[in-house]
Amino acid sequence: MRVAVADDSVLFRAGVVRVLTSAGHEVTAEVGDADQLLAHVAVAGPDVVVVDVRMPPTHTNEGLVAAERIHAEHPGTGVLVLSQAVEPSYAMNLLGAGAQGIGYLLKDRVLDLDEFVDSVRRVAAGGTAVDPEVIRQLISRQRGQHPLDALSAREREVLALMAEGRSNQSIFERLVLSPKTVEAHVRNIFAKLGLVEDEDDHRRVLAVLTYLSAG
Amino acid sequence: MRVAVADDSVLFRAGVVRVLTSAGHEVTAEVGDADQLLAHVAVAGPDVVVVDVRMPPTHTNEGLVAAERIHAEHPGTGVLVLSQAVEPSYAMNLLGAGAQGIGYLLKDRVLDLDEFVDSVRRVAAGGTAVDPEVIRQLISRQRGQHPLDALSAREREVLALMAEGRSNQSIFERLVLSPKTVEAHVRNIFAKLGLVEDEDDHRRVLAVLTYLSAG
DNA sequence: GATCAGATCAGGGCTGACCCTCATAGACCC
DNA sequence: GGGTCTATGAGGGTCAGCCCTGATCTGATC
Repeated sequence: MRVAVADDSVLFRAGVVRVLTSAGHEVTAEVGDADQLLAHVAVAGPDVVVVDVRMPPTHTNEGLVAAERIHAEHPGTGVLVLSQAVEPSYAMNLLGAGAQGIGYLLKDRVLDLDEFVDSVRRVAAGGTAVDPEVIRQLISRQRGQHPLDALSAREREVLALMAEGRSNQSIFERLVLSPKTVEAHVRNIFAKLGLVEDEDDHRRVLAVLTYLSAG
Repeated sequence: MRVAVADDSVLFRAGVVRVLTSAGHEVTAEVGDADQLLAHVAVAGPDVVVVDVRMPPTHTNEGLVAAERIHAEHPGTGVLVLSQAVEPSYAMNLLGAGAQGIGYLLKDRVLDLDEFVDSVRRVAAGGTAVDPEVIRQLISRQRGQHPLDALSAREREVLALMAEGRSNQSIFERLVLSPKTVEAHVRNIFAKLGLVEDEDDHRRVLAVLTYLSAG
């Protein structure tokens, strides 16, 4: 199996290369940006590429874009994408184009080197390798848009004020409501955001984080 | 040069090992947690250890604590700490104990493998290797730039977990403390962030917002 | 008409998270 | 020695914010 590795973190990249070469595979290139990867694939035609989602110059999705192009233009080349975190829209774009010869794994969830090598081999052979957490989040996402979409207008107002760090008292004074009404709205917010009562969670903070994550 | 490498990310660790062995150095151990590292150093006495700040079980600062112990108990062993992000209080603790045989580098800012190997060698020989960005932030910190700068290392850990939306219970279980200790830290956090008791404010949320605004 | 969702609010109950005071121990500095 | 800071933790107290149930009203839809 001939593999090209693209990641701008030189130590991480060295790790991937070491693992693959130790397992007897040939690494045809180790590069630090997407353009170099695309140029290499065009001439060398490796069996599979292992690509970090985020690479220079903007460190947002250059690696992913390159992966999509390679998948489209070189159908015989497998594409294994590595990401620090789940990025559902990226994963959907990549997997939505047909999941044969595609992998999407999370860097910090690669716990076993043999399994990692096996994933690379499977993708090279036209199979699929997707981290279960990625799948789980894709499924959650398909159930609707953003969690905040489920909130009524009033509930959004209340949540916006919560997200400013306001107490319930401040909120009911501001919106000229009774304390009980604000409590009812907060309860509805938790329910609609799927924040069940759990001893490990501070639900108000989680609701605020959800609000802030919507930008 | 004999090196021990400790990092729970198997791919990253493999990279460090590959880089060092390719440069002709001997890696005496590759371990995934701090206890294993301490046990190894006690019997094998490597020239230098390369340690990730965050390791199991709590993934907060076990690597750093181990590094400090090794530095104190094995003065002939260099200690190179690798971190994902600058953590000024950690860096200050480590470097404040005397910077000979100490290194503090940022994972994503290791751009050149030879330079990295050279840093390891320098630390093994009793020198210093500190990322310029770490130094820059230490200097900025001395100017008292951000409210979070006033927090102790432990307070920062507690606040980070609060900012994940965790309850006090989750925090004290995670950090293996008593409920009372977490309460004390939270109280200190509020005081240091200047969050006085006010009927309009939800102070926990405000503390989290302050944390998030620091990036 | 009936049904549903949203907005509003009351009564009553519980507890996690806050508060205060006090304490020990270790490290560091003068 | 004293003083300061950090980390840890106990005892005791309070209440904001959560919970539940129940209710009324309005507007939209069928």
